[in-house]
Amino acid sequence: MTEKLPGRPRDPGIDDAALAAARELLAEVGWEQTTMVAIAERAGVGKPALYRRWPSKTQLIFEAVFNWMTEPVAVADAPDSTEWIQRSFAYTLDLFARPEVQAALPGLLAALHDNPDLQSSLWREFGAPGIDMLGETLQGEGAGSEAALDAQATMVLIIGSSMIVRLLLSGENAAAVAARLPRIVNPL
Amino acid sequence: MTEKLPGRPRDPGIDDAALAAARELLAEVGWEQTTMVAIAERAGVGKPALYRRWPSKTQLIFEAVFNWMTEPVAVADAPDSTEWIQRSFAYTLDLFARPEVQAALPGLLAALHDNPDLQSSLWREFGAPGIDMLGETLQGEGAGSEAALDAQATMVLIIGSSMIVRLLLSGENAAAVAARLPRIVNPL
Amino acid sequence: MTEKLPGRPRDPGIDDAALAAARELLAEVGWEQTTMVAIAERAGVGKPALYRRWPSKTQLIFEAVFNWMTEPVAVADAPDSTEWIQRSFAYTLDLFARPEVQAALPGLLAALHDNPDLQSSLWREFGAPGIDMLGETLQGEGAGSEAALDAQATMVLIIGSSMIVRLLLSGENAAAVAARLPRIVNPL
Amino acid sequence: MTEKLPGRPRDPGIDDAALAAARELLAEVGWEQTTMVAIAERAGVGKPALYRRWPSKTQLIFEAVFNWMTEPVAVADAPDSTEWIQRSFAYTLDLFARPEVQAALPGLLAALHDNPDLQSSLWREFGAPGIDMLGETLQGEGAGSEAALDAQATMVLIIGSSMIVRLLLSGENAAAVAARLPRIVNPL
DNA sequence: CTATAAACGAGACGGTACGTCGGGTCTTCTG
DNA sequence: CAGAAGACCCGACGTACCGTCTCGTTTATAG
Repeated sequence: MTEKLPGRPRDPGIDDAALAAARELLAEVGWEQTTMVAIAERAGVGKPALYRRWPSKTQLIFEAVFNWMTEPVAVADAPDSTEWIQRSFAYTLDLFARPEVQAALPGLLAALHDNPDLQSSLWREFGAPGIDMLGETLQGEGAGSEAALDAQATMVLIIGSSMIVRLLLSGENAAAVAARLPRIVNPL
Repeated sequence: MTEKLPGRPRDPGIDDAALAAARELLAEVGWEQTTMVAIAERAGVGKPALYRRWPSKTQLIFEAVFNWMTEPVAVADAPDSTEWIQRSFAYTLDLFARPEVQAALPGLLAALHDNPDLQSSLWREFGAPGIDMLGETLQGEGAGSEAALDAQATMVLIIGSSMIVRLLLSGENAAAVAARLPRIVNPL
Repeated sequence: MTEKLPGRPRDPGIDDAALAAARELLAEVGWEQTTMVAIAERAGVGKPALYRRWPSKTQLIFEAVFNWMTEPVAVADAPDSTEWIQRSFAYTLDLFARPEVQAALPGLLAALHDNPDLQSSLWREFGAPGIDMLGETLQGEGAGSEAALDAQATMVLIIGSSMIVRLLLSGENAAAVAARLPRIVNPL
Repeated sequence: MTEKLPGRPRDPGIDDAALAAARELLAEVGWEQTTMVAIAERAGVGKPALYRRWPSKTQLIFEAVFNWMTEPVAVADAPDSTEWIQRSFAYTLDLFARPEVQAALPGLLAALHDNPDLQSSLWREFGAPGIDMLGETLQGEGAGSEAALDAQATMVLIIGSSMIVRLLLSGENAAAVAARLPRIVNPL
């Protein structure tokens, strides 16, 4: 189905090299210093090759961080809601502990603010699958008609608190607080 | 006590005018367009007057948003933990609904990332008072020895979910989800 | 011979456009108002394109005025020293009457002061050809062994007095004084 | 006659200190680096004290260099025009050999260009006395009706060539050329 | 086996924000 | 009131980054 376009095909290695370079630079020097030129240099690539693939720096970094993260989420097969919450917290807390994710957050937030339709797309791709799963589980556990809303709210709590605990706390206290989070979240 | 410095004293009105101008611009045109020149023009002030007071754009905006927000929070006198959580959610959800706060978040996160000691200072000034209050209330309600940790975790859940619900959801769904949040957070 | 450099070549039209814009602005609004931004705007060019070519405003203006002026002087074929002096005065008085040359003089003097090797290069390129010609003519007219020095001194007198008459006098008086200058300069 | 003004009288020492500081800075660091703040610091004086006395940096430096130079010129009592020219050259060549005078020239030229009435005032104060003297001497030596114009032209030649020989030549060649100048200038 | 079309590295381009600095004016307090 | 200190406005300077555009070269498919 993918029609064979004429001309030289794109080098698929460039995509990976650029995304990896972006992640490394984010972790090492932060958002500000992660320049398009710097990404291109580290990837051994020219700037136009980047702009042929992503329309802006924001989108490149977005994909670098989040396509990396939306890989095997696999919280799917939790037996009950408690277990589901536990596993989701574990995954999300790990995610926001990654230095490149933390470094990418400023740019991500700016993009969310300027580009509202990114909100829904992010929410849909990242949150929706797990939310549906949790909603069904809750209904099986006797939740009322608003099980879907509760599932969304639960996801909001998990994501938000994971972010905040990584941004504002550190050291042993962060670990201790993080360990208490799942017990407090109780949608039933 | 404050020694009399020689020379013309700084005009204190400039501080307020600049901070107000920064807040207005953040709400109106967003982080990118909130230029130092634009702040100076709206405040009726020269650029050097801004750089005499704040070493960079980030620091100016940080103070503009957060010195404004660390006002009297006054959730203090809640009769029980349920009520405390309800009121805290109301306050925090309102806070992150403000457009200038949303617009300032990218800069805030960048500052948190580059300047780790800002973490503790922000957590202490913004979260600590309410957390202590909640901790005592919980202990009075029969919580165990880890009431203090649970209070911190509860605050993390409130702040984080308020931020996420404002950033990722919108419209009626946001309101509905926000309304379910307090019921799910249950530290006892 | 000129090695092929990689990358997009510099647009040669920008050089000319910038130098022309600089000359026009000098003539119209003077040295102070001849801003780099103004030059860029008039040339239809960005500021970085200027700084890629010249390291500072002074150097740009220097080249704008003096590469323009070191064109074919062609006073060469004067039959005797009197005629040579007459023609040189005519040329030099015209030169310093040009508004962009007058406007550029401050920058030129500053450059001469800060960058001494510019002295000799300017003297060599601008003065030397005519001086040699005059020296030979003088020797043919019976001048002594110091004809070369006298030729240099004559050139100094012509350049200097042309500059001063344009800077310090004006109106009819300037014209009358300028007309008497060649008669007074008499190297024989 | 000089009315007694009320209030504290101006400290006369400040004038000299400021002018001396300006001359020193011009000679040491050039026109660009000779800042009003720098002059004030070296003179042990505040900036407003400078602006109380001179309306601009240009005028301050102008006075610093030229009131210093318009001291006893004393070419007056030359017996004939040849001697007058000789002495004037000696004086003017010395003047333009001074480093602070050379450093001040850029600013002076800029001021002449922007402020045309400065031309006549400078010409009148600095050139006129000697020119009148030379004009009378020439008339006594049998010059025609245009002795006044020739006197002006002679002065233009002396000033201009002295400036150029100092700006464009250096070392032994400068001295040799300068020595030949008076012989070539011959108004009769 | 050549022609074409597109991708590639390098880097110039317009635009614009940043942070610094100098000139000239003003406002405080001290003598 | 003069004077020192220094804040103030204005605006130019030079740097950096973004996203686009031309170069000349390379490479895969089409004919």
